[in-house]
Amino acid sequence: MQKYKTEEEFLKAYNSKEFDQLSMTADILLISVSDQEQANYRKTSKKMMSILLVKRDDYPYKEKWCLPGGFLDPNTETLEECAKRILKKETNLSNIYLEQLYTFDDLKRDPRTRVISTAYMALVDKKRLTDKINSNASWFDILFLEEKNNTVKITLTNDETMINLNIKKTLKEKTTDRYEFKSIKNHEIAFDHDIVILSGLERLKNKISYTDIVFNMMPKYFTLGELQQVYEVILNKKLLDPAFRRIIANKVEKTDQIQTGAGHRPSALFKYKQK
Amino acid sequence: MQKYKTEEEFLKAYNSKEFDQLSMTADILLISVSDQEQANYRKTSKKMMSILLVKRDDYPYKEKWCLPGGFLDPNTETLEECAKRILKKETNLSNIYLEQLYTFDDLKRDPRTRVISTAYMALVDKKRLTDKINSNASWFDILFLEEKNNTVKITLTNDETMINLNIKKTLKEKTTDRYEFKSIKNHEIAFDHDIVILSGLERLKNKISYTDIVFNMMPKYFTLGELQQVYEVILNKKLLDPAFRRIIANKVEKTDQIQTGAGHRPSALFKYKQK
DNA sequence: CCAATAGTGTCTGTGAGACAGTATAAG
DNA sequence: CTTATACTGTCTCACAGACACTATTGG
Repeated sequence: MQKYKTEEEFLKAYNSKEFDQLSMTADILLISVSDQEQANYRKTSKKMMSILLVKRDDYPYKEKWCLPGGFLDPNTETLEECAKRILKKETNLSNIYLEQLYTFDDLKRDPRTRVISTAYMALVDKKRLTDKINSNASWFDILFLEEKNNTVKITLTNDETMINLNIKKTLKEKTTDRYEFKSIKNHEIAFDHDIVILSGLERLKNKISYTDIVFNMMPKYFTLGELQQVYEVILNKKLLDPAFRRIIANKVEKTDQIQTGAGHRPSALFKYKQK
Repeated sequence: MQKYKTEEEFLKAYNSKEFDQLSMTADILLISVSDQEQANYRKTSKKMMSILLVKRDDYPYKEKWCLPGGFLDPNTETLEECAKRILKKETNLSNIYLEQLYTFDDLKRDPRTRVISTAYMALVDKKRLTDKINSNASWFDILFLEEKNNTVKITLTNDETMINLNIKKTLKEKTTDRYEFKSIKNHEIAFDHDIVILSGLERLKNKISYTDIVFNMMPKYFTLGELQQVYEVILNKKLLDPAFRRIIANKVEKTDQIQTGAGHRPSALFKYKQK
């Protein structure tokens, strides 16, 4: 490459097409918590984590489910703006909590050509949008099973479909607990989105304990029982009441409203209080 | 776009050049800890964090310092492989701790054209490579100053140059402590690398307390005093001896070797022990 | 002896885990 | 009264912060 006298002169002569370029996408892991129907009038409805998937209507992976995502327009938008645009398209909502998760760049992750994807994790209160989602999209409930031989089984179900994901976790190096995730014969979800899903679930599990991130998945008013259930479903374990209440004591504020219609002692309604 | 009967058929007809593409780079924040010369024979040498910068020899930002980095070859390598290739070029070392930091994608971050950069954080024991680094590269010591009005001042110095960075931190949203970093009139370092540096330093500060990441910056044998100093310089605060020793007790193993030549009670040498 | 660091003992307060107990709605 | 959840009191144990103390080298 020849040399130029000034930066201005250099930029004028610069032609980016001389270099190999590639396409990027933003993929979004939209996570929420849904209510399962209760067994009798007394029981409170159990919570489950759920994520939004869309059905592909063209090759590659035609008819397979995948995370909502789309190509970045490099001339006009940032990756986050791209993610927001896609979220708006699929859910009709703006103002959703969004954070960059990881950039996935395996050489063969897209059969068409080299496509690098930056994944975003989004959290939302499901009550905000159930009826507004796009017709090609659907919520899938998550069942998470950690097995002994460092394998994770994730089962995604909606009314019609069940998707099984098997992922092998191998420790990347000895000084941290960073794992490398590898699909075990994944034919059930498009691209490497099984890996993206697992990465996001682990991120959420970690962050719930040192941030207030969970309140992005809660309605404005909620009971502490509901909040505890959301913690439990994300952490995938039971929590003791007094310990839980100590943890969230200074994150919530009691309102003078009271839950009604439960077949048991009614709960006070709380709202999020920033520390 | 027309429809195809099979995935194979679709892929054969697919031409990625129809779509807008862009260039990607991998930038590396290589962090280490250096010894400053001691005042007298008794004192132990103080530690400072330092990072590797390279001087740009062409436009844009000609003659400015920046993080080592380079364009990804989309046909042959992953971003991590690209980062390793550049590290090898600059330091002549492989087997350096490397983790993906963040993907930076502001529209105007590169004056040439749209370039998205995935930054990697690398940690190394400086004794492994002082003399092997590339001639255009240099270690800069870091002075970190957090000011009251959510501003961070970072001063980078090597033997000849001093680089001042000023960055404004603004809270991104209320449920986490995620900040958005913005340069305050940065003319001293190329691209958005001031933001990358701050992101990496914050990541390191966080991770040191819940991982063993710090041992990637230590030699095989070290004293607990040295280790404590590394913690202190990364966390930017003094630690109490007994508390520190409790924290790292089950991460290190005492060897039967002893430090010599210090003007005071000699310390036992320890080595990293994986939990 | 002095300076400087190495290394330990122990008190105290905080906070999580655990369990038991009381409270209250609908039916 | 029963069922199921709401909510609280309190014991214990682990652990971090704090401070004081002893140990050991080179000069």
